[in-house]
Amino acid sequence: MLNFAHLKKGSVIPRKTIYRLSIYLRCLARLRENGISTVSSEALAQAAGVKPTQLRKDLAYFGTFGTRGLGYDVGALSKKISDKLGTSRLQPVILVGVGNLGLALLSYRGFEKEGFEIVAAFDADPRRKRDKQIKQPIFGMDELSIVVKEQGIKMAILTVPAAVAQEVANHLVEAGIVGILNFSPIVLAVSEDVMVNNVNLAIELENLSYFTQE
Amino acid sequence: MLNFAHLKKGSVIPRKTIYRLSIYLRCLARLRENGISTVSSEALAQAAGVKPTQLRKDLAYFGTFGTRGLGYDVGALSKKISDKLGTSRLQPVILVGVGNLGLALLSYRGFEKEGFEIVAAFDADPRRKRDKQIKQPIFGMDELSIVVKEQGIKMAILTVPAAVAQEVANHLVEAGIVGILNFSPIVLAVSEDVMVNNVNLAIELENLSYFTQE
DNA sequence: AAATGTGAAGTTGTTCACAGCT
DNA sequence: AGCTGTGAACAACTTCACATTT
Repeated sequence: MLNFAHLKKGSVIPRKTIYRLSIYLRCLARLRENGISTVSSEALAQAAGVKPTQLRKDLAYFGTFGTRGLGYDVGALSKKISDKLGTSRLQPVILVGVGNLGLALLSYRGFEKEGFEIVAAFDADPRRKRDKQIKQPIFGMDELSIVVKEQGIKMAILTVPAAVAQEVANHLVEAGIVGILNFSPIVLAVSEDVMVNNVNLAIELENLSYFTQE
Repeated sequence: MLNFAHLKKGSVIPRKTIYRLSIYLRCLARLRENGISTVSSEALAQAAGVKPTQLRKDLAYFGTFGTRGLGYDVGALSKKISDKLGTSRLQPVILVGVGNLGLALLSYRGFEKEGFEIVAAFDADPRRKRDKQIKQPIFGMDELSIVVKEQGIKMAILTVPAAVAQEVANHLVEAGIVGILNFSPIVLAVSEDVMVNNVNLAIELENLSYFTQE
């Protein structure tokens, strides 16, 4: 039968599916490290903590990659997912706000392994003394626009205090940033062509607290 | 037969609602700081980045707190949500894995303000030299069980390398931990009476990357 | 025989529309 | 008049059941 999957409908992949694709990708990477070249939806779903049918549905949103009776080729599927997610090439990211948390993220090995490189950091006080050596240069906020534009950077990690987060976010958007990973505990107001992902550790703890109380 | 009588039928609050309650709580705190004592669902929803009807539905899951024609009392609503979330009292938490990220979280001011206190840290190598002074004691893994039991601690922040994450998680559960905030990039397998919240920075970036690629 | 791909059914979460208080 | 609280409609997501392919 002919396959029209590639031009089907609005081709809108659910947000949750995209999130799970990232998880599948990491599970596939581990399988590959262990020299496993073929995997069934059942085994991969198990590793990712989802049901096999969900995994198959997720993949079906953007193609058909399996072989019936056999399963999926680990390498080929990794490649397809990686292409879809846009992480086949190393992506430059900046970090804004070099305090405690920002500094830790700057020295966090593991982004690079996952396809991201923090190429520069920015801070209101770039010369402030910091008790850790890092390899990235720290610039003042006035240089943000130039660096972003020159290097065509699209994503930023925001680790500034809540009080200035909105202001800094505006600055980022103005400079051309379209994706913000926001660690400040406030809801940023941005135009709808800018995407914000929030990471709020206190909320995560609070959430745990609720579900573990009796 | 299992007995679910204590879960009053129809009283299960959705996970997403619980998550949003935490957001509302933070918005209410800011209103209070600004001396605002009454707020409408429209204004609060706006601050939290949701629709007014959603806010009202969320609150309706556990009570009716508003005054028709007027709105909600900021202080009273804060109290009710805080009680529901179980964050009215300071909660003790431990952190396991004092590397880069773990160290940063240990010195992160802001948990306490939000109702959590990291009371102790654990590491396979507690005496390892670290380039930052922290106030919490660092113990070896063999002391984990005793500390958790003595202080009745229920929640742990897990910041160990992926390779040992599952093993350490087993150790935590054995010691009596029922809530884990997991920063390791693997899906932990735990019994279903233990709750795991995952924070995976690479996945968040990947997600942004997808939605900002054109 | 084994495992994928998918329409249909089921479940959960969101928004609407408006009744009901203050 | 203004704003909450809520059943009903709607939308999104998940799971089932099974036809289809190797």
